[in-house]
Amino acid sequence: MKPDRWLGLDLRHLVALKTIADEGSFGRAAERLGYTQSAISQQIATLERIVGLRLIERPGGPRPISLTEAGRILLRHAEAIEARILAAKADMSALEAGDAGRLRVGTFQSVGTRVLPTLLRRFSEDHPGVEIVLRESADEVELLEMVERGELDLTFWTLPVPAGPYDTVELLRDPYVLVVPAGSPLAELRRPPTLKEIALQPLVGFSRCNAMDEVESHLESTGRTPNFVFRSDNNGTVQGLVGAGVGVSVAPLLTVDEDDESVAVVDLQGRIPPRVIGLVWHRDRHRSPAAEAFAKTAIAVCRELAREPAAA
Amino acid sequence: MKPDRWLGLDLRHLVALKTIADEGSFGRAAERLGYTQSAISQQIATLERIVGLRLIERPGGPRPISLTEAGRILLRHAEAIEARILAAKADMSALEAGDAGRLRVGTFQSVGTRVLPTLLRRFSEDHPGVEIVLRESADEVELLEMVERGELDLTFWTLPVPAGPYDTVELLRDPYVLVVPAGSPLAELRRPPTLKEIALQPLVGFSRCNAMDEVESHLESTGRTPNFVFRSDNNGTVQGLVGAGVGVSVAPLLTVDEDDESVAVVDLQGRIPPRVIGLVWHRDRHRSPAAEAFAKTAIAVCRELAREPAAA
DNA sequence: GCTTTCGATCATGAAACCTGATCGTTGGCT
DNA sequence: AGCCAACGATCAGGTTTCATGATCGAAAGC
Repeated sequence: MKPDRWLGLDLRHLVALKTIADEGSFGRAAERLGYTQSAISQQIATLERIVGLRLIERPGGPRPISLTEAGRILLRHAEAIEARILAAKADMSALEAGDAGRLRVGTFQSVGTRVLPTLLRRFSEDHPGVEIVLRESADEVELLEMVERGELDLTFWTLPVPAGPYDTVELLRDPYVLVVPAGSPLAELRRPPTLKEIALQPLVGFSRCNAMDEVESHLESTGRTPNFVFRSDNNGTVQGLVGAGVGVSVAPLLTVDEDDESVAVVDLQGRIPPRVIGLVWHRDRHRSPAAEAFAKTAIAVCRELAREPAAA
Repeated sequence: MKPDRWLGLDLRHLVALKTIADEGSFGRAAERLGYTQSAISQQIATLERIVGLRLIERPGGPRPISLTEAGRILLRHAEAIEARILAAKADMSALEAGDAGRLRVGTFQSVGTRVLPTLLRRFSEDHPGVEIVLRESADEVELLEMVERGELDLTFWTLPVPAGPYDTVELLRDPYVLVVPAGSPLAELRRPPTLKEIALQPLVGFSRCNAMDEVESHLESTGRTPNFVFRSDNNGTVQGLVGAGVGVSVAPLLTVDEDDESVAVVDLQGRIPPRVIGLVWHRDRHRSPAAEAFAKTAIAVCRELAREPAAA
C-alpha cells in the first residue's frame, strides 16, 4: 500500500474544498477561512494534483463555479473525514480535561423521574469512581446536538434517532395510555377506546415534541384533527388538568403518576405503537469503560422495570 | 467551528502514528515509510503539538515504546480516516479510468448459475450503457477483500458478512435440502429426516467454505461427527456422486439441479436455517447509479425467484 | 466599450520539512 | 565497572512548500 502523493493530503485542503462548495466561490471561501483568494486557489490546485482529477469547474469570468462529479464524490469523503477529526478532537480534549472519571448524560423528564433514580443508585454503587453529570433538557434535539458536538457522552432519546453519526441501543418500550378523569365513561369500557373516540375528546397534551407529533399523526390518521385544548411541558400539570376534567390525555405510561386518584389510566393495547426509549451516543467517538458500564446498567435496570409494569 | 491547529494535520502524521504502533519503534517505522528516524520523530512531535497530548510513551534507551491512552484512541480515529482516504482514492481512480459505465461484480457458483442469467438479461435491457464485469471466485473471502480494496463494486455473499467496512442487502433465503439417490428410503419418509439421521449417512459435500462450515456445525450439534466421504467444489460432481450412491448431500436448494432424475430432493423444513444470499458493497465508497440500479434489479429478480421455487 | 467579478499566475519572504550528524539515556554484555 | 548497542531527541542545513500581494485574463452586465 503506498498512498504516495496522497500522503501530502492536508486537512486544510479538504476544508477548503468543503468551504468552496458551501460558499460557491473561491474568494468567499478564502475570506471565511482567513486566507487570501490566491492561497485557496493554490490549495485547490494542490488537491487536484494529489487526486489527479479536476474537482471544480471554473467557467471563467463572474459565472458561478460548480463541483465536478469527482469533486462531489470527494466532498462526501471530506465531510466524513472532517467529522471524524472533530470526534477525535473531542476525545482528545475530554482526555486533556481529565474526563476519564466523568460521564455527561442527557435526559428528559419522563426518564428522569422513573428510570434514573434506580439506575443512578445502582451505577454509583458499582462504579463509585465515576462522577455523573446530568443534563436535562426539554428540547430533545438539543441533546442530540450536544452528543454530536461531543458535549455529552450519552443521552437518552426516543428512538428511532434521526440520521447522523449515532449509535443506539433500545432500553424499553413505553406504551401509550389514555389518561381520563376518574369515573369517566371511557374508563368503564370493556374494550380499549378507538383512536377515533379519542380524537373526538378535548385533549390535554405535552408541548410539541417528537413523541407528541407521533401521537398526533396517529390520531389524525382517523380523519379527525385532534382538538388540543391545552398543552404543557409538565407531567403534573397535564395530569392535574385531566383530573380536573379539562380533557383527556394520551401519554406514555412512564410519565403517568398512577397513584393519582383523580384520574384513571386506560390501556390502549397498542393502538398507538409504544414510545421506544433508548440510549444514544456518538458513533465515532471513544466509548469509555464508564460509558459502556452505564449503558449496561441502564439495559439491566430497564429490563427489570419492564417486567414489573408499575405494579407498586 | 475552528479546527485551528488541527488544520495543519497531515495524512502523513496519522500514517506515521499507525506505522509506529505497528512496528513498535520509530526507527523501523521510518525505514518502512522511507523516511529518516529524525523525520518520524519530528512528525510525531508535530502531531503531539497539534493534539496537545503525549501520544507515545518513550521510556528511553532500548526499551520498547508504547501508546498512551490518548495515542490508542487517536490511532483508532487515524485508522478510520486512512480507510476513508483509501476509499476516496479508489473512487477517484475509478473515475479516472472512466469506470462510470462499468460495474465489477463478484459472484460464486450457485448464484452464477441460478440468479445471474435472469438478472443480467434484465439489467442490460434496462441499462444498455452499463458494462458488467463478472468475477467468479471459489474463495469467498477473496471477494470481500476485493470489495474492501475497491477492486469490485459489488459482490454476492452469504450473509451475515464479517466485520468490516461493508453495507449489505438481503436478496433471498436459500433453504438447505437433502439430496439423496433416487429411490433412497430417506426420500420415502413422510416427515423430514432429523439431523441425526443425516449425520449417520455417508456424506458428500462441498469444500470448506462459510456455508459448509455452518452445515457441519449444525450436524455436529447432534453429537455425532458427520462422515464426509468426498468433497468437491463442483455442484455437478457432488450431485453425480449422490446419484451414484456414494452418499447423500446437504446442499442449498439453488445449487441443486432438480431435473436430475438420478437423485431425489428432500425438504428439510428448516431444520438447518437457510443460507441467506445478499449483495455486499463498500460502506464508504461512492455508489454509482449503475450500482444502485443493479442492486434494485437484483432484489426484484430474487423476489420473483423466491415466489416460484424452481417450479419449472 | 467600460466596469465588475472571479480565478489563475508570479515573485517573494516566511514557515515547514527532511536529512545527516550528534547527543543523552538505558539495558545488556563482558 | 565499563563498554557497547539500541533508541529517540535535537540541532544545523539545504530544500520544498505555503501564503501574500500584485497583476493578468476571461466573461457577464450595463
